[in-house]
Amino acid sequence: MISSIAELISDRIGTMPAGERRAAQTLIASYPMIGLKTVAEFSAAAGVSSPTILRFVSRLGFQNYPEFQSSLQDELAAQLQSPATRTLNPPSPGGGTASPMLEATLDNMRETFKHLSDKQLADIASRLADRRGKTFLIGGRFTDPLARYMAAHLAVIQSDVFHLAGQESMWRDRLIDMGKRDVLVIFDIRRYQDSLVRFAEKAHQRGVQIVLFTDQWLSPIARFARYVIAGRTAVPSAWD
Amino acid sequence: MISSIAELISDRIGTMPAGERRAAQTLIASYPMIGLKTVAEFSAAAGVSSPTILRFVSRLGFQNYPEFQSSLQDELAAQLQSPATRTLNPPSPGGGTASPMLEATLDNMRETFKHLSDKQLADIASRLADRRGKTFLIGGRFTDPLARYMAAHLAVIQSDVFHLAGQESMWRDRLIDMGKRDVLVIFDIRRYQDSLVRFAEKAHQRGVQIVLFTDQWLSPIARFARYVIAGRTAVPSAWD
DNA sequence: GGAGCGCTGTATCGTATGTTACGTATTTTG
DNA sequence: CAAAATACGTAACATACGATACAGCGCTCC
Repeated sequence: MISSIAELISDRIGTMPAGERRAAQTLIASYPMIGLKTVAEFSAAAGVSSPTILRFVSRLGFQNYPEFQSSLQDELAAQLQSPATRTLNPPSPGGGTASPMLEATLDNMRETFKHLSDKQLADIASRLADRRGKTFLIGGRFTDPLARYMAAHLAVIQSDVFHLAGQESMWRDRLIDMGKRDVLVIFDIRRYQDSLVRFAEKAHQRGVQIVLFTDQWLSPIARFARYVIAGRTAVPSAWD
Repeated sequence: MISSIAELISDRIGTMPAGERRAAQTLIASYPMIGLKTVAEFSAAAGVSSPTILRFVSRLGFQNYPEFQSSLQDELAAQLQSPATRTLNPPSPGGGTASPMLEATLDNMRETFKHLSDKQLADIASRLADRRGKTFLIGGRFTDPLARYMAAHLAVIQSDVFHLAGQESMWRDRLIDMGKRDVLVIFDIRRYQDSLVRFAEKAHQRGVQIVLFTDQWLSPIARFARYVIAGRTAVPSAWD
Protein backbone atom coordinates (compact mmCIF):
# COMPACT_ATOMS: atom_id res chain seq x y z
CA MET A 1 0.00 0.00 0.00
CA ILE A 2 1.22 3.49 -0.83
CA SER A 3 0.48 6.09 1.79
CA SER A 4 2.84 8.94 1.08
CA ILE A 5 3.88 10.70 -2.06
CA ALA A 6 7.51 9.88 -1.30
CA GLU A 7 6.71 6.17 -1.54
CA LEU A 8 4.76 6.76 -4.71
CA ILE A 9 7.80 8.41 -6.25
CA SER A 10 10.34 5.80 -5.28
CA ASP A 11 7.89 3.23 -6.59
CA ARG A 12 7.73 4.71 -10.08
CA ILE A 13 11.10 6.40 -10.36
CA GLY A 14 12.41 3.42 -12.26
CA THR A 15 10.01 3.90 -15.15
CA MET A 16 10.70 7.60 -15.60
CA PRO A 17 12.75 9.29 -18.31
CA ALA A 18 15.93 11.09 -17.35
CA GLY A 19 14.55 14.59 -16.89
CA GLU A 20 11.65 13.57 -14.71
CA ARG A 21 13.97 11.36 -12.70
CA ARG A 22 16.08 14.40 -11.90
CA ALA A 23 12.93 16.16 -10.75
CA ALA A 24 12.05 13.20 -8.56
CA GLN A 25 15.48 13.03 -6.99
CA THR A 26 15.49 16.76 -6.32
CA LEU A 27 12.15 16.50 -4.57
CA ILE A 28 13.21 13.52 -2.47
CA ALA A 29 16.47 15.24 -1.52
CA SER A 30 14.70 18.03 0.32
CA TYR A 31 11.32 16.44 0.76
CA PRO A 32 8.82 18.00 0.58
CA MET A 33 9.82 21.63 0.67
CA ILE A 34 10.65 22.09 -3.00
CA GLY A 35 7.24 20.75 -3.94
CA LEU A 36 5.57 23.57 -2.06
CA LYS A 37 7.27 26.25 -4.10
CA THR A 38 6.39 27.34 -7.62
CA VAL A 39 6.95 25.31 -10.74
CA ALA A 40 9.63 27.76 -11.87
CA GLU A 41 11.64 27.35 -8.65
CA PHE A 42 11.21 23.60 -8.72
CA SER A 43 12.41 23.38 -12.30
CA ALA A 44 15.38 25.64 -11.60
CA ALA A 45 16.42 23.55 -8.59
CA ALA A 46 16.19 20.36 -10.61
CA GLY A 47 17.93 21.86 -13.60
CA VAL A 48 15.11 21.05 -15.98
CA SER A 49 12.36 23.04 -17.64
CA SER A 50 8.92 23.81 -16.29
CA PRO A 51 7.00 21.43 -18.54
CA THR A 52 9.15 18.56 -17.32
CA ILE A 53 8.01 19.26 -13.77
CA LEU A 54 4.44 19.35 -14.98
CA ARG A 55 4.84 16.03 -16.78
CA PHE A 56 6.44 14.63 -13.65
CA VAL A 57 3.50 15.41 -11.38
CA SER A 58 1.15 14.29 -14.11
CA ARG A 59 2.88 10.91 -14.20
CA LEU A 60 2.38 10.60 -10.46
CA GLY A 61 -1.33 10.69 -11.13
CA PHE A 62 -2.17 14.26 -10.28
CA GLN A 63 -4.46 16.30 -12.49
CA ASN A 64 -2.51 19.53 -12.12
CA TYR A 65 0.22 21.13 -10.06
CA PRO A 66 -1.97 22.73 -7.34
CA GLU A 67 -3.56 19.35 -6.67
CA PHE A 68 -0.09 17.90 -6.18
CA GLN A 69 0.79 20.68 -3.75
CA SER A 70 -2.38 20.16 -1.77
CA SER A 71 -1.50 16.51 -1.29
CA LEU A 72 1.92 17.45 0.00
CA GLN A 73 0.38 19.93 2.39
CA ASP A 74 -2.12 17.42 3.72
CA GLU A 75 0.70 15.00 4.31
CA LEU A 76 2.66 17.64 6.19
CA ALA A 77 -0.34 18.62 8.25
CA ALA A 78 -0.89 15.02 9.29
CA GLN A 79 2.72 14.78 10.39
CA LEU A 80 2.68 18.02 12.33
CA GLN A 81 -0.62 17.61 14.07
CA SER A 82 0.24 14.23 15.56
CA PRO A 83 3.71 14.52 17.03
CA ALA A 84 2.71 11.51 19.13
CA THR A 85 3.59 9.16 16.32
CA ARG A 86 7.19 10.30 16.51
CA THR A 87 7.27 10.08 20.28
CA LEU A 88 5.91 6.58 20.12
CA ASN A 89 8.64 5.14 17.98
CA PRO A 90 11.52 5.41 20.42
CA PRO A 91 11.01 3.61 23.73
CA SER A 92 9.35 5.83 26.26
CA PRO A 93 11.86 8.04 28.07
CA GLY A 94 10.69 7.44 31.61
CA GLY A 95 10.96 3.70 31.22
CA GLY A 96 7.54 3.31 32.76
CA THR A 97 4.45 1.92 31.15
CA ALA A 98 3.58 4.91 29.01
CA SER A 99 0.32 4.38 27.19
CA PRO A 100 -0.21 5.93 23.76
CA MET A 101 -3.16 7.75 25.20
CA LEU A 102 -1.09 9.39 27.89
CA GLU A 103 1.64 10.41 25.49
CA ALA A 104 -0.88 11.87 23.09
CA THR A 105 -2.46 13.83 25.89
CA LEU A 106 0.87 15.21 27.02
CA ASP A 107 1.69 16.19 23.47
CA ASN A 108 -1.65 17.88 23.12
CA MET A 109 -0.96 19.99 26.15
CA ARG A 110 2.48 20.92 24.95
CA GLU A 111 1.10 21.91 21.56
CA THR A 112 -1.65 23.93 23.15
CA PHE A 113 0.71 25.94 25.31
CA LYS A 114 3.21 26.27 22.50
CA HIS A 115 0.74 28.45 20.67
CA LEU A 116 -0.17 30.39 23.76
CA SER A 117 2.08 33.19 24.83
CA ASP A 118 2.45 34.25 28.43
CA LYS A 119 1.32 37.66 27.37
CA GLN A 120 -2.01 36.40 26.09
CA LEU A 121 -2.59 34.46 29.27
CA ALA A 122 -1.66 37.50 31.34
CA ASP A 123 -4.08 39.62 29.34
CA ILE A 124 -6.92 37.20 29.89
CA ALA A 125 -6.07 36.80 33.54
CA SER A 126 -6.05 40.51 34.19
CA ARG A 127 -9.30 40.85 32.31
CA LEU A 128 -10.91 38.21 34.47
CA ALA A 129 -9.49 39.75 37.62
CA ASP A 130 -10.90 43.14 36.72
CA ARG A 131 -13.29 43.83 39.53
CA ARG A 132 -15.19 46.54 37.72
CA GLY A 133 -17.15 44.10 35.60
CA LYS A 134 -19.10 40.92 36.10
CA THR A 135 -18.00 37.52 34.84
CA PHE A 136 -20.33 35.04 33.15
CA LEU A 137 -19.45 31.47 32.23
CA ILE A 138 -21.23 29.05 29.96
CA GLY A 139 -20.49 25.76 28.23
CA GLY A 140 -21.92 23.26 25.82
CA ARG A 141 -23.46 19.90 26.49
CA PHE A 142 -20.24 18.24 27.62
CA THR A 143 -18.22 21.29 28.49
CA ASP A 144 -20.70 22.92 30.79
CA PRO A 145 -19.10 21.19 33.80
CA LEU A 146 -15.84 22.87 32.84
CA ALA A 147 -17.54 26.24 32.99
CA ARG A 148 -18.97 25.26 36.34
CA TYR A 149 -15.55 24.17 37.56
CA MET A 150 -13.93 27.42 36.53
CA ALA A 151 -16.78 29.40 38.03
CA ALA A 152 -16.28 27.68 41.37
CA HIS A 153 -12.65 28.76 41.43
CA LEU A 154 -13.23 32.27 40.18
CA ALA A 155 -15.89 32.79 42.80
CA VAL A 156 -13.24 32.35 45.46
CA ILE A 157 -11.27 35.40 44.46
CA GLN A 158 -14.07 37.71 43.45
CA SER A 159 -17.79 38.13 43.55
CA ASP A 160 -20.02 38.78 40.58
CA VAL A 161 -19.26 35.41 39.01
CA PHE A 162 -22.22 33.73 37.40
CA HIS A 163 -22.48 30.33 35.79
CA LEU A 164 -25.19 30.18 33.17
CA ALA A 165 -26.92 26.83 33.31
CA GLY A 166 -30.19 25.24 32.40
CA GLN A 167 -32.42 26.10 29.49
CA GLU A 168 -31.40 28.34 26.66
CA SER A 169 -34.28 30.64 27.44
CA MET A 170 -32.84 31.25 30.89
CA TRP A 171 -29.56 32.54 29.45
CA ARG A 172 -31.38 35.12 27.41
CA ASP A 173 -32.75 36.76 30.48
CA ARG A 174 -29.23 37.34 31.76
CA LEU A 175 -28.27 39.15 28.57
CA ILE A 176 -29.82 42.36 29.83
CA ASP A 177 -27.38 42.30 32.74
CA MET A 178 -24.37 42.25 30.45
CA GLY A 179 -22.47 45.27 29.26
CA LYS A 180 -19.15 46.39 27.89
CA ARG A 181 -17.30 45.99 31.16
CA ASP A 182 -18.37 42.39 31.57
CA VAL A 183 -16.64 39.22 30.47
CA LEU A 184 -18.30 36.11 29.07
CA VAL A 185 -16.28 32.90 29.18
CA ILE A 186 -17.52 30.28 26.72
CA PHE A 187 -16.48 26.65 26.36
CA ASP A 188 -17.34 25.24 22.97
CA ILE A 189 -15.61 22.15 21.69
CA ARG A 190 -16.11 19.81 18.76
CA ARG A 191 -19.82 19.51 18.14
CA TYR A 192 -20.36 23.25 18.23
CA GLN A 193 -23.83 24.11 19.45
CA ASP A 194 -25.94 26.53 17.47
CA SER A 195 -27.57 27.81 20.60
CA LEU A 196 -24.20 28.83 22.01
CA VAL A 197 -23.26 30.57 18.80
CA ARG A 198 -26.46 32.55 18.79
CA PHE A 199 -25.98 33.49 22.42
CA ALA A 200 -22.39 34.56 21.79
CA GLU A 201 -23.49 36.72 18.89
CA LYS A 202 -26.10 38.49 20.98
CA ALA A 203 -23.65 39.05 23.80
CA HIS A 204 -21.10 40.37 21.33
CA GLN A 205 -23.63 42.85 20.01
CA ARG A 206 -24.01 44.16 23.52
CA GLY A 207 -20.28 44.77 23.67
CA VAL A 208 -19.48 41.96 26.06
CA GLN A 209 -15.85 40.79 26.00
CA ILE A 210 -15.82 37.11 25.09
CA VAL A 211 -13.14 34.63 26.13
CA LEU A 212 -13.49 31.40 24.16
CA PHE A 213 -12.07 28.00 24.97
CA THR A 214 -12.32 25.75 21.92
CA ASP A 215 -10.36 23.13 19.97
CA GLN A 216 -7.94 23.52 17.11
CA TRP A 217 -10.75 23.65 14.57
CA LEU A 218 -12.13 26.81 16.14
CA SER A 219 -15.76 27.12 17.03
CA PRO A 220 -17.63 29.68 14.91
CA ILE A 221 -17.83 31.72 18.08
CA ALA A 222 -14.22 32.71 17.40
CA ARG A 223 -15.73 35.33 15.14
CA PHE A 224 -17.04 37.23 18.13
CA ALA A 225 -14.37 36.43 20.68
CA ARG A 226 -11.87 38.93 22.00
CA TYR A 227 -9.62 36.13 23.22
CA VAL A 228 -9.44 32.60 21.84
CA ILE A 229 -7.71 29.68 23.50
CA ALA A 230 -7.45 26.79 21.07
CA GLY A 231 -6.47 23.48 22.61
CA ARG A 232 -5.34 20.32 20.87
CA THR A 233 -7.82 17.59 21.59
CA ALA A 234 -7.10 14.63 19.34
CA VAL A 235 -6.17 11.38 21.06
CA PRO A 236 -5.98 7.87 19.61
CA SER A 237 -9.34 6.56 20.66
CA ALA A 238 -12.51 5.05 19.34
CA TRP A 239 -14.50 7.90 20.85
CA ASP A 240 -15.99 9.55 17.79
CA MET B 1 14.11 37.55 20.90
CA ILE B 2 11.61 36.46 18.31
CA SER B 3 12.52 33.38 16.34
CA SER B 4 9.29 32.10 14.90
CA ILE B 5 6.39 33.75 13.20
CA ALA B 6 4.08 32.24 15.78
CA GLU B 7 5.85 34.18 18.51
CA LEU B 8 5.76 37.29 16.39
CA ILE B 9 2.01 36.93 16.08
CA SER B 10 1.29 36.31 19.73
CA ASP B 11 3.49 39.25 20.50
CA ARG B 12 1.49 41.66 18.39
CA ILE B 13 -1.93 40.09 18.48
CA GLY B 14 -2.91 42.45 21.25
CA THR B 15 -2.42 45.52 19.09
CA MET B 16 -4.40 44.23 16.13
CA PRO B 17 -7.90 45.21 15.06
CA ALA B 18 -10.66 42.64 15.27
CA GLY B 19 -10.49 41.35 11.71
CA GLU B 20 -6.76 40.82 11.67
CA ARG B 21 -6.96 39.22 15.09
CA ARG B 22 -9.36 36.65 13.64
CA ALA B 23 -6.82 35.97 10.93
CA ALA B 24 -4.09 35.57 13.54
CA GLN B 25 -6.14 33.19 15.67
CA THR B 26 -7.09 31.11 12.67
CA LEU B 27 -3.47 30.79 11.67
CA ILE B 28 -2.33 29.92 15.18
CA ALA B 29 -5.07 27.33 15.59
CA SER B 30 -3.79 25.19 12.74
CA TYR B 31 -0.28 26.55 12.52
CA PRO B 32 1.11 26.91 9.98
CA MET B 33 -0.86 25.06 7.34
CA ILE B 34 -3.40 27.74 6.51
CA GLY B 35 -0.60 30.19 5.84
CA LEU B 36 0.71 27.98 3.07
CA LYS B 37 -2.53 28.07 1.13
CA THR B 38 -3.80 30.93 -1.02
CA VAL B 39 -5.04 34.23 0.32
CA ALA B 40 -8.56 33.32 -0.74
CA GLU B 41 -8.57 30.09 1.26
CA PHE B 42 -7.00 31.79 4.25
CA SER B 43 -9.57 34.56 4.22
CA ALA B 44 -12.42 32.08 3.87
CA ALA B 45 -11.17 30.02 6.81
CA ALA B 46 -10.85 33.11 8.98
CA GLY B 47 -14.19 34.52 7.88
CA VAL B 48 -12.72 37.81 6.69
CA SER B 49 -11.95 39.33 3.32
CA SER B 50 -8.77 38.96 1.31
CA PRO B 51 -7.43 42.46 1.93
CA THR B 52 -7.65 41.87 5.66
CA ILE B 53 -5.30 38.92 5.29
CA LEU B 54 -2.89 41.03 3.30
CA ARG B 55 -3.03 43.80 5.87
CA PHE B 56 -2.38 41.16 8.52
CA VAL B 57 0.83 39.87 6.94
CA SER B 58 1.82 43.43 6.18
CA ARG B 59 1.48 44.31 9.86
CA LEU B 60 3.76 41.40 10.72
CA GLY B 61 6.44 43.16 8.73
CA PHE B 62 6.33 41.26 5.46
CA GLN B 63 6.51 43.06 2.16
CA ASN B 64 4.02 40.82 0.40
CA TYR B 65 2.18 37.53 0.78
CA PRO B 66 4.71 35.29 -1.03
CA GLU B 67 7.46 36.58 1.25
CA PHE B 68 5.31 35.65 4.24
CA GLN B 69 4.79 32.16 2.83
CA SER B 70 8.49 31.71 2.22
CA SER B 71 9.21 32.50 5.85
CA LEU B 72 6.68 29.91 6.96
CA GLN B 73 8.24 27.35 4.66
CA ASP B 74 11.73 28.06 5.92
CA GLU B 75 10.48 27.63 9.45
CA LEU B 76 8.84 24.35 8.54
CA ALA B 77 11.97 23.11 6.81
CA ALA B 78 14.05 23.85 9.90
CA GLN B 79 11.58 21.94 12.05
CA LEU B 80 11.50 18.95 9.74
CA GLN B 81 15.25 18.66 9.40
CA SER B 82 15.69 18.32 13.16
CA PRO B 83 12.71 16.36 14.38
CA ALA B 84 14.53 15.48 17.58
CA THR B 85 14.63 19.02 18.87
CA ARG B 86 10.94 19.33 18.38
CA THR B 87 9.89 16.70 20.88
CA LEU B 88 12.95 16.74 23.06
CA ASN B 89 13.42 20.42 23.68
CA PRO B 90 10.17 21.23 25.47
CA PRO B 91 10.78 18.81 28.38
CA SER B 92 14.32 20.15 28.79
CA PRO B 93 14.77 21.76 32.20
CA GLY B 94 16.22 25.03 30.97
CA GLY B 95 13.61 25.45 28.25
CA GLY B 96 12.96 29.12 27.65
CA THR B 97 9.41 29.05 26.40
CA ALA B 98 8.09 26.35 28.70
CA SER B 99 6.40 27.78 31.73
CA PRO B 100 7.13 26.19 35.12
CA MET B 101 3.44 25.71 35.59
CA LEU B 102 3.05 23.70 32.40
CA GLU B 103 6.08 21.55 33.13
CA ALA B 104 4.85 20.84 36.63
CA THR B 105 1.49 19.85 35.27
CA LEU B 106 3.01 17.50 32.71
CA ASP B 107 5.18 15.96 35.40
CA ASN B 108 2.17 15.51 37.60
CA MET B 109 0.39 13.60 34.88
CA ARG B 110 3.37 11.40 34.19
CA GLU B 111 3.73 10.60 37.88
CA THR B 112 0.05 9.89 38.18
CA PHE B 113 0.08 7.38 35.37
CA LYS B 114 3.36 5.88 36.51
CA HIS B 115 1.67 4.56 39.62
CA LEU B 116 -1.33 3.44 37.67
CA SER B 117 -1.12 0.14 35.84
CA ASP B 118 -3.02 -0.59 32.68
CA LYS B 119 -4.64 -3.45 34.49
CA GLN B 120 -6.10 -1.19 37.13
CA LEU B 121 -7.48 1.11 34.50
CA ALA B 122 -8.88 -1.82 32.56
CA ASP B 123 -10.51 -3.17 35.71
CA ILE B 124 -12.15 0.14 36.48
CA ALA B 125 -13.23 0.63 32.89
CA SER B 126 -14.85 -2.78 32.69
CA ARG B 127 -16.52 -2.19 36.03
CA LEU B 128 -17.97 1.08 34.79
CA ALA B 129 -19.03 -0.49 31.53
CA ASP B 130 -20.85 -3.25 33.36
CA ARG B 131 -24.42 -2.82 32.30
CA ARG B 132 -25.87 -4.87 35.10
CA GLY B 133 -25.44 -2.17 37.70
CA LYS B 134 -26.13 1.51 38.00
CA THR B 135 -23.46 4.18 38.20
CA PHE B 136 -23.52 7.09 40.61
CA LEU B 137 -21.12 10.02 40.59
CA ILE B 138 -20.49 12.65 43.23
CA GLY B 139 -17.89 15.29 43.98
CA GLY B 140 -16.88 17.90 46.50
CA ARG B 141 -17.30 21.63 46.39
CA PHE B 142 -14.78 22.18 43.61
CA THR B 143 -14.69 18.74 42.12
CA ASP B 144 -18.41 18.31 41.63
CA PRO B 145 -18.14 19.67 38.08
CA LEU B 146 -15.66 16.89 37.36
CA ALA B 147 -18.22 14.34 38.43
CA ARG B 148 -20.75 16.10 36.26
CA TYR B 149 -18.34 16.06 33.34
CA MET B 150 -17.66 12.36 33.67
CA ALA B 151 -21.35 11.65 34.07
CA ALA B 152 -22.12 13.44 30.82
CA HIS B 153 -19.70 11.20 28.96
CA LEU B 154 -20.70 7.98 30.66
CA ALA B 155 -24.31 8.70 29.89
CA VAL B 156 -23.47 8.51 26.20
CA ILE B 157 -22.46 4.88 26.30
CA GLN B 158 -24.92 3.57 28.85
CA SER B 159 -28.01 4.46 30.74
CA ASP B 160 -28.43 4.29 34.51
CA VAL B 161 -25.87 7.01 35.13
CA PHE B 162 -26.76 9.41 37.90
CA HIS B 163 -24.96 12.50 39.05
CA LEU B 164 -25.65 13.32 42.69
CA ALA B 165 -25.92 17.06 43.13
CA GLY B 166 -27.45 19.57 45.45
CA GLN B 167 -27.93 19.25 49.18
CA GLU B 168 -26.42 16.50 51.25
CA SER B 169 -29.85 15.42 52.35
CA MET B 170 -30.74 14.70 48.76
CA TRP B 171 -27.91 12.24 48.34
CA ARG B 172 -29.13 10.21 51.29
CA ASP B 173 -32.38 9.45 49.56
CA ARG B 174 -30.51 7.87 46.71
CA LEU B 175 -28.69 5.50 49.04
CA ILE B 176 -31.65 3.18 49.11
CA ASP B 177 -31.28 2.72 45.36
CA MET B 178 -27.73 1.48 45.68
CA GLY B 179 -26.67 -2.14 45.95
CA LYS B 180 -23.76 -4.50 45.46
CA ARG B 181 -23.90 -4.36 41.69
CA ASP B 182 -23.70 -0.60 41.60
CA VAL B 183 -20.69 1.68 41.31
CA LEU B 184 -20.16 4.96 43.09
CA VAL B 185 -17.54 7.29 41.64
CA ILE B 186 -16.33 9.89 44.12
CA PHE B 187 -14.10 12.89 43.50
CA ASP B 188 -12.51 14.16 46.70
CA ILE B 189 -9.44 16.35 46.55
CA ARG B 190 -7.53 18.50 49.00
CA ARG B 191 -9.95 19.89 51.53
CA TYR B 192 -11.71 16.59 52.10
CA GLN B 193 -15.33 17.10 52.98
CA ASP B 194 -16.75 15.34 56.01
CA SER B 195 -20.11 15.02 54.35
CA LEU B 196 -18.56 13.07 51.49
CA VAL B 197 -16.72 10.76 53.88
CA ARG B 198 -19.92 9.97 55.77
CA PHE B 199 -21.75 9.35 52.54
CA ALA B 200 -19.01 7.07 51.25
CA GLU B 201 -19.06 5.07 54.49
CA LYS B 202 -22.80 4.51 54.27
CA ALA B 203 -22.56 3.47 50.66
CA HIS B 204 -19.75 1.11 51.52
CA GLN B 205 -21.87 -0.52 54.20
CA ARG B 206 -24.48 -1.24 51.57
CA GLY B 207 -21.86 -3.06 49.49
CA VAL B 208 -21.52 -0.43 46.80
CA GLN B 209 -18.29 -0.55 44.80
CA ILE B 210 -16.51 2.76 45.23
CA VAL B 211 -14.11 4.28 42.71
CA LEU B 212 -12.26 7.20 44.27
CA PHE B 213 -10.42 9.99 42.50
CA THR B 214 -8.26 11.85 44.99
CA ASP B 215 -4.83 13.47 45.34
CA GLN B 216 -1.54 11.97 46.48
CA TRP B 217 -2.40 12.52 50.15
CA LEU B 218 -5.41 10.23 49.83
CA SER B 219 -8.79 11.25 51.06
CA PRO B 220 -10.02 9.24 54.10
CA ILE B 221 -12.54 7.75 51.72
CA ALA B 222 -9.73 5.54 50.42
CA ARG B 223 -10.56 3.27 53.38
CA PHE B 224 -13.82 2.30 51.78
CA ALA B 225 -12.86 2.44 48.13
CA ARG B 226 -12.48 -0.60 45.91
CA TYR B 227 -10.36 1.38 43.46
CA VAL B 228 -8.31 4.47 44.20
CA ILE B 229 -6.84 6.77 41.58
CA ALA B 230 -4.39 9.17 43.20
CA GLY B 231 -3.29 12.07 41.05
CA ARG B 232 -0.42 14.45 41.60
CA THR B 233 -1.80 17.91 42.03
CA ALA B 234 0.98 20.18 43.28
CA VAL B 235 1.93 23.05 40.99
CA PRO B 236 4.04 26.11 41.76
CA SER B 237 1.35 28.64 42.42
CA ALA B 238 0.10 31.08 44.99
CA TRP B 239 -3.21 29.21 45.07
CA ASP B 240 -3.22 27.83 48.60
C1' DG C 1 -24.49 64.91 19.92
C1' DG C 2 -21.31 65.90 16.05
C1' DA C 3 -16.92 65.52 13.71
C1' DG C 4 -12.94 62.91 12.77
C1' DC C 5 -10.41 58.72 12.43
C1' DG C 6 -9.64 53.96 11.64
C1' DC C 7 -11.17 49.55 10.18
C1' DT C 8 -13.30 46.51 6.79
C1' DG C 9 -15.33 44.82 2.50
C1' DT C 10 -16.28 45.36 -2.75
C1' DA C 11 -14.58 45.87 -7.12
C1' DT C 12 -10.84 46.45 -10.33
C1' DC C 13 -6.26 45.91 -12.06
C1' DG C 14 -1.68 44.03 -13.21
C1' DT C 15 1.02 40.20 -13.10
C1' DA C 16 3.10 35.91 -12.00
C1' DT C 17 1.90 31.28 -12.42
C1' DG C 18 0.53 27.02 -14.44
C1' DT C 19 -0.62 25.14 -18.82
C1' DT C 20 -0.38 23.86 -23.68
C1' DA C 21 1.33 23.63 -28.51
C1' DC C 22 5.11 22.96 -31.40
C1' DG C 23 9.79 22.25 -33.09
C1' DT C 24 14.24 20.14 -32.23
C1' DA C 25 17.30 16.76 -30.32
C1' DT C 26 18.19 12.13 -28.81
C1' DT C 27 17.51 7.52 -28.48
C1' DT C 28 15.70 3.13 -30.17
C1' DT C 29 14.55 -0.37 -33.59
C1' DG C 30 14.35 -2.77 -37.95
C1' DC D 1 22.77 2.87 -40.98
C1' DA D 2 18.28 4.86 -41.60
C1' DA D 3 13.81 5.89 -39.94
C1' DA D 4 10.56 6.45 -36.39
C1' DA D 5 9.21 7.34 -31.85
C1' DT D 6 9.91 9.32 -27.63
C1' DA D 7 11.61 13.07 -24.74
C1' DC D 8 12.84 17.72 -23.83
C1' DG D 9 12.87 22.74 -24.15
C1' DT D 10 11.19 27.33 -26.13
C1' DA D 11 7.56 30.26 -26.55
C1' DA D 12 2.88 31.83 -26.48
C1' DC D 13 -1.41 31.62 -23.81
C1' DA D 14 -5.07 31.89 -20.22
C1' DT D 15 -6.27 31.61 -15.63
C1' DA D 16 -6.31 32.88 -11.12
C1' DC D 17 -3.80 34.96 -7.68
C1' DG D 18 -2.16 38.87 -5.06
C1' DA D 19 -2.33 43.85 -4.85
C1' DT D 20 -4.69 48.39 -4.70
C1' DA D 21 -8.04 52.07 -4.84
C1' DC D 22 -12.26 53.47 -2.93
C1' DA D 23 -16.46 53.75 -0.35
C1' DG D 24 -19.29 52.51 3.67
C1' DC D 25 -19.47 51.86 8.47
C1' DG D 26 -18.70 51.95 13.37
C1' DC D 27 -16.13 53.77 16.94
C1' DT D 28 -13.91 57.19 19.76
C1' DC D 29 -13.05 61.59 21.35
C1' DC D 30 -14.08 66.21 21.83
